Amino acid sequence: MNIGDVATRSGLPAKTIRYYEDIGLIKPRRSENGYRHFAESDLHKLAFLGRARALGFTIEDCRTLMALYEDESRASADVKQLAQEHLDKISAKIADLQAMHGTLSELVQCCAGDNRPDCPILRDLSQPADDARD
Amino acid sequence: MNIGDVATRSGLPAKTIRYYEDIGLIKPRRSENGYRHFAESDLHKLAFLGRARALGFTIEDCRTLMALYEDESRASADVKQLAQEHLDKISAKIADLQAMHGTLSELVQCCAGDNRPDCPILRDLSQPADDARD
DNA sequence: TCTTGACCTTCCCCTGACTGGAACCTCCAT
DNA sequence: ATGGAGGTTCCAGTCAGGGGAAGGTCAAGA
Repeated sequence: MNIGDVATRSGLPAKTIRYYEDIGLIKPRRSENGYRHFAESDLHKLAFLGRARALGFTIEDCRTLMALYEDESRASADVKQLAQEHLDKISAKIADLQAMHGTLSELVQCCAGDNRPDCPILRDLSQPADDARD
Repeated sequence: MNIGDVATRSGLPAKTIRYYEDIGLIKPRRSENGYRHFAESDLHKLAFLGRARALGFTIEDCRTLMALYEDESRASADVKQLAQEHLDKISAKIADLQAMHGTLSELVQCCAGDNRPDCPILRDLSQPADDARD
C-alpha cells in the first residue's frame, strides 16, 4: 500500500503518518521509486496508534504502549499502571475545567447581556482575588 | 516598580510579563537604564490578564476582554457572548475528556494488573473500532 | 508520444503560550 | 573593586502535527 491507502484505511492524515515515521513509531519499507510501502502490520500499528491517541495518550505513552504490545513477556501491571496514571491526569484536567466552568457560568448568569456597559464578568476579572473576600 | 516587583505582586513569572509586552498586551514605560518601569495600572492589567487566563481564556480572548474593559461604552452583551462561547468550548472539552475517562477506566478495571502478559487494554487498542460490535 | 492530473517526496515554517538558557548590562552593598 | 542580585535581548525548545512550496513518479487519455 502507498501512504494514501493507509491514510484512508487508518483514518490518519498522510502528514501524521509521515510524522510517525519521522519520530520512529513506524518503519515502513520503501519501494524502488522512493515511495513508502506499507505492509498490513504497519497499518495495524497505525490503527493502534490512532486509538491510543484518541484515548488521549501522549506520543511517548504510545511508544511505550507499542513496545509493551510487542513484548510477549510483558506484565499487564505495567500497562495498567501507565493507563492508570493517564486516567489520573484526565481526572485532574476534568476537575480543572469543571472549576473554570463553575466560576465562569456563575458570572455569565449574572451578566445582563444587554447594551449597557455594566458587566459582572469584567468586574470580577478586574477585582483582586476573592479567596478571602469578607 | 521593576519587573520582579510586578511578578511578585501579580503572581505571574517575569518571563510571562515580558511575553505579554512582546505581544502588545501591556506597554510599560522604560527607565533611563533600559529597565521596564511598571505603573499601578500595568499591575492592574497584569492581574486582569492572570485571572482571565486562569479561567481558560485564550490570549486573543484576553486582548478582546481588555479592550472591552477599557471601552466605557461597551455593551455587556459582547462580554457575555465571548464568555458564553468560551464556556461552550470548556463544556465540549469536559465531554471529550469524560468520554476518554469512561472508556479507559472500564479497560483499566478489566486489567488484572499482574505479571502475566494478558491485557484487555492492549487487546482493545489493537482491535478494529468497536462502534458496531455485537 | 505527449500531456495532464493525481499521487508521492523532502523541506521548512507555523501554531499557543510560554519556558530555559546564554550572553551581557546595571545597581547596590560591602 | 568586587560580588551577587537583579535587569536586558535573543535564540531555541516544547507538543503533535498542519500548510504549502518545489519537484519526482505513475497511469490514463489524446
